[in-house]
Amino acid sequence: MSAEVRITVGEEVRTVASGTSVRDVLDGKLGRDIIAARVDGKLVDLSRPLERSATVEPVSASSSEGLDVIRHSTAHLMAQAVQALYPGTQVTIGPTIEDGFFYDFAPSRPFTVEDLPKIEQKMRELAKADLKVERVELARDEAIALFERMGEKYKVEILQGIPDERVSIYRQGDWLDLCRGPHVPSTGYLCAFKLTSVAGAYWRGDERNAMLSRIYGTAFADKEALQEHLAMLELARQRDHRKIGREMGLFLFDPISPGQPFYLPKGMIIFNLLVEYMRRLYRRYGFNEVITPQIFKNELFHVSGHWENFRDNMFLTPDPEDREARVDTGPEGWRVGYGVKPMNCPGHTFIYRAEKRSYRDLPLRIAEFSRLHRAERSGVLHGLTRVRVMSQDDAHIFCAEEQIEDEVAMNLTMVREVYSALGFTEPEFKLATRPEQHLGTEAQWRTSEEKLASALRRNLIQFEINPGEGAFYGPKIEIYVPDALKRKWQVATIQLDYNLPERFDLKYTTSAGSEARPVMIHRAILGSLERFIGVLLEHTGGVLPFWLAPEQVRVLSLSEKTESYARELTELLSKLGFRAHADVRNEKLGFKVREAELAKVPFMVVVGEREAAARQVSLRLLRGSKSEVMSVEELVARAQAEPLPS
RNA sequence: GCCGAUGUAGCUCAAAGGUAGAGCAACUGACUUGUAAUCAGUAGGUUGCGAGUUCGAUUCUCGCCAUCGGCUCCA
Repeated sequence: MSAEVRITVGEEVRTVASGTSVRDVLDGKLGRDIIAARVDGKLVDLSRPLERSATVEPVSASSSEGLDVIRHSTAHLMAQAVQALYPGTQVTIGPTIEDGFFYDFAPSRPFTVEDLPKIEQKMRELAKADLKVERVELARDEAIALFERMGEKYKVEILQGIPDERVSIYRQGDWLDLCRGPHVPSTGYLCAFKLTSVAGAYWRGDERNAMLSRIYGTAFADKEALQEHLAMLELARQRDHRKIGREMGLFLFDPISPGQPFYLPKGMIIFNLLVEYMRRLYRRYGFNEVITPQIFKNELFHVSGHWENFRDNMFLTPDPEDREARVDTGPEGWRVGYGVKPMNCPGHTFIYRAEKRSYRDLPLRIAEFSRLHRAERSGVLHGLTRVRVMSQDDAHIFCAEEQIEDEVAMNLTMVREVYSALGFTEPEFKLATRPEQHLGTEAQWRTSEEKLASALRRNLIQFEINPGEGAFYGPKIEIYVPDALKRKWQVATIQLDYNLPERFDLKYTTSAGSEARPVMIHRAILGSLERFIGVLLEHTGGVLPFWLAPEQVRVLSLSEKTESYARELTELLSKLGFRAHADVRNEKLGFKVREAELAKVPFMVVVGEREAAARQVSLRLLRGSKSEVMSVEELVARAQAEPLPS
């Protein structure tokens, strides 16, 4: 009957009666900022009784775990407010997310942003009332009966999926919710929150299910942290690539072709420079560039499987010689029309098949920058990062099974080279593994997943597993980079494919003279150039490295007197291969400098009479406050010294 | 596609059931300029598109289109 337990708190070891609460154990250290605790590494409420010997650590509101608790508790507070204001609304789930939380409701009518201030007000009232948050454990069956009585059918459904015999609910005032916890001790701890947006969301993320009404919010330990976060969001809005693209004159969108950018001359410069950069790498890494047709008979997509799996995302067109001229997307549709290619892979198999291949041809690396069209659903379009037409730095590698690991490793080296050259210091790598629907045996999948993992390890790359997210035809490596709002976008991808070689009956002759099936590796390093440019603009705020800047040098004349000198310099720089322009407008220098700053021109070359007389220039760098007087030769040397990716 | 919101001059934003206004940009002129906005003038809009209600709609209603935030999907 040991009624005592040994508790370790920091350096101190104490013996207390079994059942003593965490709060009492931490007594004395319990500031207002301590909102939960870790007991042997597990997050628990301060009110949790200690029944075993354990190590207890306080969790402060400002720690990342503490913040999580606060946000989760705030989600509960919001649900309580919503149910108080809108009786009959059912609750579903309300997790924390990267920068806050959300809660999905089944309301009688969907919420709108106008509802948010009212809900926030109610939340403040409930927080002010400082309701005690209590944890109650009960048998799952009891809980099911309880939520059934309350008419909370979503909670009942959740409970039916929980294997545990006992579950916990949290009660605050007259409101309760099924929850694992932990939570803050009372609602008064929640003082810095804001509801940010409403959205529709499907129950369990499945569009066949009911559409719920989701409210997003965020919460912090104190008001200052909340303000800071909101200010950060505002700053991120300034970096939105759609705004930068308009301001810098890079591209535009028009409803006449939703999701398809018009590249303006300056945007085209960036696009072409990225393509040229990849082409240089292709020579070094052994890729061969091709162009294949843009439009194919549907027969191609029928063989490749796109007709079955991707047709809804394809732009289809009737056979122009068909008098009826109708797109038949029905089961026989592949026999009559054409489709605009959404991917390059099927076309590349024709290049592979054009000759009788042997092991000596492998690996065969075929690259293509052609434009790909995908009929993305209207609701998903998003600037350059989600478009209906794109160019990928796409390549397909046809290789033997035993070459997979080397090829993947080589492409990963390339990925690292490119991302570091373009200033993305920390791309995230994920290994997407076998999905539920898949071709091939588990053993094959295990082997190919292991090959990808091993190639990652060879490159000393840290990666996470993205379980079940592989393509149905093979596992893949996905590479993500964040935009200004820290939303992660998949850019690069390396995918193993055993399916297409099968479907197109690709073969090669082995050294032993037998026939074997090659494997295809689909890979893109920048991914879609559109998305990459979008992310790059947000990453840099539009301040591109010198080699990528659409306009590299702007020569600013001080007055008409130096106009000809400015023109002469511009011509000289242009002849040397720099993208240089002269601003000889009848304006004050301050005005011209401001415009060059806004256009994000890396080199501003100011020439007044002093400089003209001495054949010098005054160089001002973008985002620089000082200018430097130097000779023309020195200016050229400075421009030439700007780093270029190899 | 689904949920919510938005759509006024090239851009950023006002106003209003009785035919719309500012700043910047554009154009014209003056100023000849020293490192993030010189001054003045001119022009620019069937208020996203189409119906309906009304004596009258750009404002109210409905449909469509596009955009934004999400869901789903994905490079």
